[in-house]
Amino acid sequence: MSAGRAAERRGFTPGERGLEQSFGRATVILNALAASGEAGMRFVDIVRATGLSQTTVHRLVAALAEHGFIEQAATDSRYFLGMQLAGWAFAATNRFGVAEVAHPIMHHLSEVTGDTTYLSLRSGDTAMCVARVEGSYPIHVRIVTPGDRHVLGLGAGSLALLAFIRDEAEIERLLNLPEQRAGRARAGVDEALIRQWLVASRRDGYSIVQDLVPGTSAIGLPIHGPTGDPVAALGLAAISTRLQAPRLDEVLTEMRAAAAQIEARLRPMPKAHLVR
Amino acid sequence: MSAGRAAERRGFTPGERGLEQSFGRATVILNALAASGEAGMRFVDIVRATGLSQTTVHRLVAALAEHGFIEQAATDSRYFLGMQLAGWAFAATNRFGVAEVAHPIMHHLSEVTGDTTYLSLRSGDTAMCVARVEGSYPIHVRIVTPGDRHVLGLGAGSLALLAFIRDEAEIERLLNLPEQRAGRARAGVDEALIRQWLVASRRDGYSIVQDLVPGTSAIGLPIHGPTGDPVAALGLAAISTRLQAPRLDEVLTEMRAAAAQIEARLRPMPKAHLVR
DNA sequence: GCCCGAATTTCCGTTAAAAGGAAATTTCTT
DNA sequence: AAGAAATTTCCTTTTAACGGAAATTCGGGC
Repeated sequence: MSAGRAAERRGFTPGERGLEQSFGRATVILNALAASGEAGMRFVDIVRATGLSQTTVHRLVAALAEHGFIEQAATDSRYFLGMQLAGWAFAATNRFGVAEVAHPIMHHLSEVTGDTTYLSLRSGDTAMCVARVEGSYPIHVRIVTPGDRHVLGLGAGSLALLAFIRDEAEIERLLNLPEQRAGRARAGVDEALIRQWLVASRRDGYSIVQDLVPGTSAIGLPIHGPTGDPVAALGLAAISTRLQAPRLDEVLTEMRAAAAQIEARLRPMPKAHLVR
Repeated sequence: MSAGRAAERRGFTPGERGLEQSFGRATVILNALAASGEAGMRFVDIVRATGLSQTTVHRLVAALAEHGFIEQAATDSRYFLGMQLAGWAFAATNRFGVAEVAHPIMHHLSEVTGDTTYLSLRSGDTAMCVARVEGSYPIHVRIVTPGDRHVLGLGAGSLALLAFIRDEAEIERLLNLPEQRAGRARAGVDEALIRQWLVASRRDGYSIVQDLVPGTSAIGLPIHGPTGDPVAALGLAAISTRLQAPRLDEVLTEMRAAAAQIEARLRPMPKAHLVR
């Protein structure tokens, strides 16, 4: 989330420079294109959205397109994010092999419970949702969408990622980040409540967040990586009435089994070095 | 196009320079990291794999990490692809809204047929597999994996993307690309055979490739975008014995329904412009 | 705990190219 | 076809990318 910092000033570039700046600007453009979604953006749209000069955008866009970061529609001249990004992303979300292992297991979990399951990966100080599998129960709870990134601690999966970090100091650091405070404020959750959730999560071995989005609840279980710290979280969301005793326990049993399966297949730490 | 052409006077680096070069090098590094998969790469690994100078890699890696293109593991100092890429990728694969619409439909298709279904998007002169849903039949046919990119025309989905392009000249152009020839050579398919497939695809309204990977067959159906040209392809793969009459017809019926559903939900062309 | 080789980071002068303003050209709209 | 909007090119100054090599830090045997 450090992207948009220096994006708007013209004339003199105050912040970072050089490659730093180029990649920063590229990030701004890519984010703009991502936000534009299915519509894509024309050259001017990019210029306006980023506040960069025409020349700069022109140069950047040419370079980005040349290397497949972005693509131009065949028919009109609108720009879109390039498929190349997708290729990298599949590799990125498969860190520790999680995605590949988790997918079929999540399917099974969604099938037996009927609810929507999620997979989130920790990425620095945030959690990113990398997969969502819908269940058959007619009321779908879609609190997050693949690609969404949010502060650690808000949302069940995200909470599980935070709660089971073993280094207390790291947890404190994360709780005191400005983004954290901002995120909490937005969600209407105060620090005391988060801390309460953390304690409960560690006591119970899972996280549960009830009615943060009114009427819905979600459960999160940590998936521990080779080092012992959580690298991912398995989430399950449903309307609150479906996540109360006695059903809650049945769901938990299934989820624990699923998380354990995923972890078990993760273990072989890839210590291999490479290119010699 | 033709952005960095004026700049190849002597000096030392013969190819492209500047931003062009920076993004090119970034691409090389990202590809290397993608290839390294779960193992990640240390600084030296990147230096060796790319052949770039230490200084250059150092500068690039710092800039890439600063902006979330890559991340460094907390424990040791290995580099991985950044989750930021995943965020962009979900947006990229959802061009025309295909991914979002297609996912549940593919699930249903895999469920009723028991076979593995694929979704490929056209990206310039190539097709990229962006989704795979496994069926329940015990023999899984995994000819491609999400993130795989290949030449148009090889593989059922890819063939469907090629065959239903309406501009004949464009098809000719694609068939004559060097990558095409190379890809055909690798797969042991000659031009006559491809042309034969194209004719058959257009006659039948679907593509079928039998035993290109021995023992397996695959079907591809085009998904037409708002302009009428195919933007995506729905694929289904199974062992060859499962894709013969009379089952073939049943599968085709299901697939046609699925493809039609996807297309129907795509139609509203996003002509909206944006930022004003 | 100390050492040695490997890995990573910093320094440096040279030189290409990134910067943005503005103008020229092309494309779309009316 | 005229006019407006969008896109590309031109131009000069300023800046940081470049890679060789040195300095520092890291890691893992003994």
